[in-house]
Amino acid sequence: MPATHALVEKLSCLFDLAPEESAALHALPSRLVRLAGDEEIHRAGDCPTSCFVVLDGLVCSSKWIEDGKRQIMSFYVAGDLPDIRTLHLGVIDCDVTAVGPCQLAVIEHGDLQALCDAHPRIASALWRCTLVVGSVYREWIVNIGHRSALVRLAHLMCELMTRLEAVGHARDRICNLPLTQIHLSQATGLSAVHVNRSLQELRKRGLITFGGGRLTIPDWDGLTRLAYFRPDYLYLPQARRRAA
Amino acid sequence: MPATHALVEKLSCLFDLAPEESAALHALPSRLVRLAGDEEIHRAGDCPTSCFVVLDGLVCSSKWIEDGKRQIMSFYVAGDLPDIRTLHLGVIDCDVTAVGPCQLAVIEHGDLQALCDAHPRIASALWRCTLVVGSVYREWIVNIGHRSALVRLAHLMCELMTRLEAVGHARDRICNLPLTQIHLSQATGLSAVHVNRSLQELRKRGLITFGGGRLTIPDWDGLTRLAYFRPDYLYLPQARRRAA
DNA sequence: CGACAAATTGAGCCGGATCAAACTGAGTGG
DNA sequence: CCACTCAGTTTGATCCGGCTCAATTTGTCG
Repeated sequence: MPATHALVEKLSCLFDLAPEESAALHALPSRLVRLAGDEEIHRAGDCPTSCFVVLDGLVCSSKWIEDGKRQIMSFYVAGDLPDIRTLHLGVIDCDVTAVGPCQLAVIEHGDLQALCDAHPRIASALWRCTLVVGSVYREWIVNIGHRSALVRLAHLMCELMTRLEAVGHARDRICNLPLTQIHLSQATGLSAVHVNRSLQELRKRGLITFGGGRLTIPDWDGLTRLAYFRPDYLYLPQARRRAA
Repeated sequence: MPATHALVEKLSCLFDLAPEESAALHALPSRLVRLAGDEEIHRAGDCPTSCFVVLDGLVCSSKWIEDGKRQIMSFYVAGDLPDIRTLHLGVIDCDVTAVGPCQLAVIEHGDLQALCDAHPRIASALWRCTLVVGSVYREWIVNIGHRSALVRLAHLMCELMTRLEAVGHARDRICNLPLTQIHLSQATGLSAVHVNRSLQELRKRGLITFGGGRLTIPDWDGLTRLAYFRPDYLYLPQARRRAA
């Protein structure tokens, strides 16, 4: 039951799990899947019959644009449920892809639905998770719509670092981040060339180190100030109880 | 109970309402509110204790950017529940504003929560509504991130027309749309000047008529082709039963 | 060593921003 | 009925951030 721990971890930050809720989560059947980088999990138009929890690694959702380009709409880190919306929407309207090597816990729709039916508070918490993802989409619209290349990249770095820290996958402003500059360009709507130059500028200012699948932010205050980063939109639980 | 009809209408497109579900919706207390244009409904940072259904008019959510500009993240039409996420997220991270004159049906969180608790299928349907809104966010990210000004505006026009038609507020590709060019610029991340010139181009090509709070699309095929508009992402129900 | 993806650099160009001014139309008040 | 105001629209001119194209370099892996 590999999904158990990740879900218990995530949900116990949102509310106090009752014993029977906890037991139901532990009883949830799931299947461990390991993926190498750049493997497709869903393709736009698919009708998945299962959902998955990211246990480790990075996942993104993206769409191919008419002109052959690609827009990444969001990243998902450990504990996230990138495709939980398929439980209610059926067909998925975008690709879901493993960015680097990943571990996933796959749960059948039927099992997840049964869990939600039997435990309304768990259903509510999962609903809430999808709402937070929506909030992140809104911030991306702001970021892409109105901010300059430099600020846009800085903001993305701040977001990813914050989210990874929240799930214990970053410490001291250092994290593994298996993104290429191509990925960054697809996520920010910039050209790869311009991403390259903007990253150099961020490095020159001593704000970040990025490369080889690793991001460090030596000057967190400077970067957040540049990026106008306010983490409110991530609705991070105040770690009610960091241990299960 | 002004909210009743709008909600029954919306939900009955998603699944067959059982008699008791229908009764519960009819019993849902709500309060009618009329707003003139440009009235603020929520401000970022608020913690609303009620939600509302748009009965008539246009509502948008937006954020003020650090440099004094504004990004509109989404529009809501009749039948939509722009702030239903506050039921689970508490604090709201963006402004919610009436664009033109509006009629809203306000429902207290407590009443809505009780409805969801008692009728899980209604809760699921409302969850689904929030997922569709998320899907629209994703498409906006694509639109703003990768498309040219002309295409971007065309796509927005297609989306709004489609959504208004789906709720019977547009016919023959004609609808009321109380948007200024300023609003359009804030929604697309373009300057107002450039919106003006792009609209002229769309008009010159015979694709749209827009002005005085009214949009008409004389050449729907042409506009959708230009905009690469594929309505899948709106997850419109296939009007299972257009009458209650 | 070769092969290939990713990162980097340079040069030139263009879409859309900015700034500034004029125009339009719907009130509104004298 | 006209003068005034004010929001929204339109036009013109100029500028620049970021794109494109193309070539080179680096790093990694077989």
